Amino acid sequence: MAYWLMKSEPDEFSIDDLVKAPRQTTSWFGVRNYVARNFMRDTMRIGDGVLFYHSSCAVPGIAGLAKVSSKPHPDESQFDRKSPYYDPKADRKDPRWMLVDVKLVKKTRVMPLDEMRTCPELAGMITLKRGNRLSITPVTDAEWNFIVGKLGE
DNA sequence: GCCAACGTTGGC
DNA sequence: GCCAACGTTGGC
Repeated sequence: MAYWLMKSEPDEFSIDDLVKAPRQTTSWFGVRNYVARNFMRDTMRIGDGVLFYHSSCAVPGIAGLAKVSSKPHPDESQFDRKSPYYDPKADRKDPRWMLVDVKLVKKTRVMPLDEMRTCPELAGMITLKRGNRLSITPVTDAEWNFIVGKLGE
């Protein structure tokens, strides 16, 4: 069992959208970075824990807990000419972009990025490192436990 | 295979 | 809207 932080822009897909989604589940569409794709395609397992993170918004931070709920499958938006995520080089026979489904565990209070930065326990988090833009990053057991504890207080 | 130019991310 | 940092593209 592993843990992950996954960024989403709430203007596009927020924790509230996940609460309202059918089966409180969404396919994690739109990732167009190979490192992030490889995590979903090669490393994630059903049941892995997910920190749902809001980025590019007024209060960036963790907004809820979720879990990986499917094996990898193709991101359909790569084939959709009308989608901003359309990839003209994608091939149905050999899809370039794979994703997993993510299911809500619970919406929490927001743990703002500002607060995360004040916690020495989180100083090593990849997503807090200067210049890091990766939208999916692994989280250690210690980081996960600390954050879940903080969110439960 | 190098690397300059360009595009994107994401906090501020 | 700015801009630092980083990823991708494409000419050579």
